Amino acid sequence: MDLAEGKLKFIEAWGKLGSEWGINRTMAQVHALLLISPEALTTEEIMETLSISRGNANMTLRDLINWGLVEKHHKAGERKEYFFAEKDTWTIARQVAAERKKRELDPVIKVLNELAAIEGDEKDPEYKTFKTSVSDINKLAKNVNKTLETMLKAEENWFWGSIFKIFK
Amino acid sequence: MDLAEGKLKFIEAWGKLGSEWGINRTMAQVHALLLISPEALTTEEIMETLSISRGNANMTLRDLINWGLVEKHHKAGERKEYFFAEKDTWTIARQVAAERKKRELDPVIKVLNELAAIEGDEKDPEYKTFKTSVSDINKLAKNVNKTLETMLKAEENWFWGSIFKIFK
DNA sequence: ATAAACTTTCATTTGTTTTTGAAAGTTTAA
DNA sequence: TTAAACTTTCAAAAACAAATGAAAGTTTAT
Repeated sequence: MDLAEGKLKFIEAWGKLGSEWGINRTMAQVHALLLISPEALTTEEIMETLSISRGNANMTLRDLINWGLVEKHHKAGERKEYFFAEKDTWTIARQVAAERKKRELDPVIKVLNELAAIEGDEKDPEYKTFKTSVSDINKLAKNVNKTLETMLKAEENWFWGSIFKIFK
Repeated sequence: MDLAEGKLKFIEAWGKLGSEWGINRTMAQVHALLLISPEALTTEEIMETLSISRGNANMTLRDLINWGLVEKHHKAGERKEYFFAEKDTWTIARQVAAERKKRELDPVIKVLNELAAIEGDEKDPEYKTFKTSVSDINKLAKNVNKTLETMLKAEENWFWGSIFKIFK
């Protein structure tokens, strides 16, 4: 396999993984393309390489910027905007974790807290099962939350280092 | 909020979370319903409660069984099949992690290894950037993999226990 | 062997998400 | 101020994923 094939395969694999984890396939592909590009790329180049429309490219790039994974660069004496991806893996993982925590975990924890507060007849099996499930999941969610917060705070952390044997 | 409202809200929240993480919404909802049911339920009851068709219920239940999250129960002297969910949160997390690792992480690691083996000109920035990104992600993937394997092996592990403060 | 009770399948339909591309908007240079 | 260069928007179309339900299949009791 040569470099050109490898690039395509990488973009494809990253896109597939993204879509399995609830991230738009195109967004993951654009991200992959920028990850393996030494230089910042223009919208045109991205459209061309991935065969996507201008509108799609524009919206996807905006999303990636909102996720903190991509930034706009300007080149002196040029009108065009160039896009460039953060390439440090630890930073990418942190950004994604932070974004999903905010969008998904936080709202779920809110609901779980409300549900955990529901009162009822301790002798009713319906109530007891509900209560137990909700409170167990609530505990898990809170622990995941705490772990994520630690991870997000860590600039580069001994704790995660010891778990993941981080490289960088 | 009373118990009946709470149940609906739980099912809804679980379904939404599932769909954000690439798990079919209905599948997550059926799982939620079974989680808060003290008794095993029939297909009929599940169809009725969630307003879904027989075919959908059947396929969803089969998927849940394949994921190891639900099991069929039989009641003496009855023809009908009853469905019952594993309720231990740690076990659920383990099953889901195992399944997704197998379906998603393992194939990605395979591709990354192939890509990491590509050779090229070290002076070509295209090649160098590709190489570095692939190898960094490969390292991360391998570490995630190792961590998951540890987690899956642990019947009940002091290390993860201390991280998640697991109950069980 | 048969028919009732129950389960599974799968071609269609329905619903959701993503993409397109033309039009509108903005910025810059002259 | 104007027009060219470039970016953004968004309604409509296409692509994709999930759900339906009638028909086919299976099991059990007699």
